[in-house]
Amino acid sequence: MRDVAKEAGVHVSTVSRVLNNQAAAGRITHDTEERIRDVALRLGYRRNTIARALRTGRTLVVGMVVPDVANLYQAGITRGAGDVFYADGYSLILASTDDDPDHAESQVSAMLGVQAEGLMYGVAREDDAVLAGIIDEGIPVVLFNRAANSPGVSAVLPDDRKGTRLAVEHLLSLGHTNIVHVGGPEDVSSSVNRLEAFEEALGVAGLTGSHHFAHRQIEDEGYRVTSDLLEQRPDTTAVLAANDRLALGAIDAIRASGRSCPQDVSVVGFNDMPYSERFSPPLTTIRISQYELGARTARLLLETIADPLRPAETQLVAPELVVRGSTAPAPI
Amino acid sequence: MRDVAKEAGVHVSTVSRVLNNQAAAGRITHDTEERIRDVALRLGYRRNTIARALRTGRTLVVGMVVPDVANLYQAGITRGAGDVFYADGYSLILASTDDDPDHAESQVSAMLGVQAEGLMYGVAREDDAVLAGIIDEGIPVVLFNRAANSPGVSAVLPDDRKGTRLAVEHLLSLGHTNIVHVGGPEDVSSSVNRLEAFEEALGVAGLTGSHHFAHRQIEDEGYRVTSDLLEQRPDTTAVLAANDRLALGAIDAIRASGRSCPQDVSVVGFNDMPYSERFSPPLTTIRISQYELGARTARLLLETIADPLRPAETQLVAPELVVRGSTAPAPI
DNA sequence: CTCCCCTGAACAACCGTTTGTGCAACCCCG
DNA sequence: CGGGGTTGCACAAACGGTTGTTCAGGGGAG
Repeated sequence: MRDVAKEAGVHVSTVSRVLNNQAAAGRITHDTEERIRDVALRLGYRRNTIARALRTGRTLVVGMVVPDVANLYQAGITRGAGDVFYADGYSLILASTDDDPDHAESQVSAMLGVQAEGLMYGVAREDDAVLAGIIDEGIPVVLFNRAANSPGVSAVLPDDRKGTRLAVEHLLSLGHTNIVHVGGPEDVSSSVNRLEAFEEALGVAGLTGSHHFAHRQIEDEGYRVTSDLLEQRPDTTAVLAANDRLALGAIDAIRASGRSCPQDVSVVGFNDMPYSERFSPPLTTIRISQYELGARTARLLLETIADPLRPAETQLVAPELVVRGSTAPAPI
Repeated sequence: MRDVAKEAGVHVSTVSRVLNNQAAAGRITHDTEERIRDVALRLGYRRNTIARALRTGRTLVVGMVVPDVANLYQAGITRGAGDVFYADGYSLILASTDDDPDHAESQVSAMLGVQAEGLMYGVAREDDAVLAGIIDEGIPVVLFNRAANSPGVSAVLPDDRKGTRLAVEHLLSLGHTNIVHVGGPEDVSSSVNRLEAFEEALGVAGLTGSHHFAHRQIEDEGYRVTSDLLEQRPDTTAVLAANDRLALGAIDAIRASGRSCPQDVSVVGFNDMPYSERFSPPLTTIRISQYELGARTARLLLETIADPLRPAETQLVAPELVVRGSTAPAPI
């Protein structure tokens, strides 16, 4: 900037004002302004965001923390969020925690170190110390995917209950009466909501179902839990999984037990992860628009950054039943 | 830091030295050091990376630019890179360009604005103006996935030629003689390499093959190109796609033409994207370890940042043939 | 006992911007 | 022609650290 100022024959403060469009205030001659812009362009000058941030406190950086960047479901969310942030000139810092609170702690610390203006937090647990720390420091944060016991924090969540209801009703309409549930991790809000909605929906129909929790949302766990459930309730004809990856594991387990999907056992997933229509069998699932979820979270975060006193708000993303090949009428 | 200094009864410079582990130089009493660390911990002090960066020029931030974050193949790379950067205390800024140079331009500009110390550049074109700009400014950059006409720049690339040879040999061993190639975008290095290797490998066997280029690496384009090729060469029994997504489109096109895969036409992809073993049919493809590619790129970038004069280097990631259900012996 | 050197910490400049304030020059009017 | 308002820009103090340099005090050697 000094170079630009010298070249244009003005003071750096003048350059600063011009480049910040404060020329409007009638403080600077049109001539001067034009000259400065000219020189800046010619010299290929680019403002040092770091220095500017130091002075203004605005870094135009936001952080996003997810269990695993490589997870397809998260990837769609990242995309939606990225587009929104990009449009507002923000840069996105990304971190994977492997669903490990220690990782989360240090990743978040690094983000706050670079003075991220706000955080999208996608790894919330029911009682989340890391999250509590963020809130304590007064950093704007919006949860997504998972809620937490933290009042005053905005969140964008899938409508777990409605989605689960859609799934159960679909299975019931196919004549299934022996339905089990493969739940997600026990201390994740979605897992709890989905289980509750599962039992409730069955109850309405006068049925009861078994369930087990998976420790992580991965195929192996879906396999393990489903194997257990099938052994425990051999008459099972349908599996509702809390998540598509668990559903894939469930299908594997069903096959490993000598049954076939969907002829013997139907499977419903949750999320509609990319390419689930190409799986074998194509996965019947509850679609949550990942792009929309990411974009809405990002918008909410930007609003919270702009107005920290903004009242917290929880938005639900509407689910949609997508019927494909992994569900069939109950065998007679 | 001022607070910490005051609380510990020392000057801020002393605090700074302690926190930077310069105490080793025998400049500070063990007593003082301990006291300062204590206070810092108690006050929950965290260094302001921004201010530090302003002074030292080291932001501990690197940028990564990819065509699409939501792309599964990229996601694995991101993961590998993220792990390496994380271990070294770096934060990762991510940007999607949609494979659009204008987007790339502004995204890169934003990254340089926050003084990213280096860039992982995954959207290189044969003649890439944006890339040239980066190099001009002397910013350390390492290409991945795609090479460019830019001497002096390190890159980590899939071994396109070897991978393609593996794929062609596989098809030849199955008795295929009418093989077509669905190429990627024409000005992307991998597309060119794969096409050349394709023709060469066929030539060795005394065959020739047709090909067309896709404009983008997406299913729709694979569909379009394959449809054209099938019409042009109805006797085709095998399709080699430059990429898994193109391969998926190819399978769609084969089915749409009334043929079946792999009975009538075999398909080989490239990359081994996540879940390709679960597709219908499971995809025969050339595996490139995405995690390794990302991790190696990241390491190379860190080395280049540490020593900008480091001679450029191109690393190839070894490919591996993964035979699954989308290839079968040539029909008689 | 004096001098010197070493040790341990304080001092202050600097990184590149932003922004409140000061200060000339100019214009207009009486 | 002089005085009060504007206008257009320069000045300088922050922002929160880092780091070369200075400085005081203490211990050891002569």
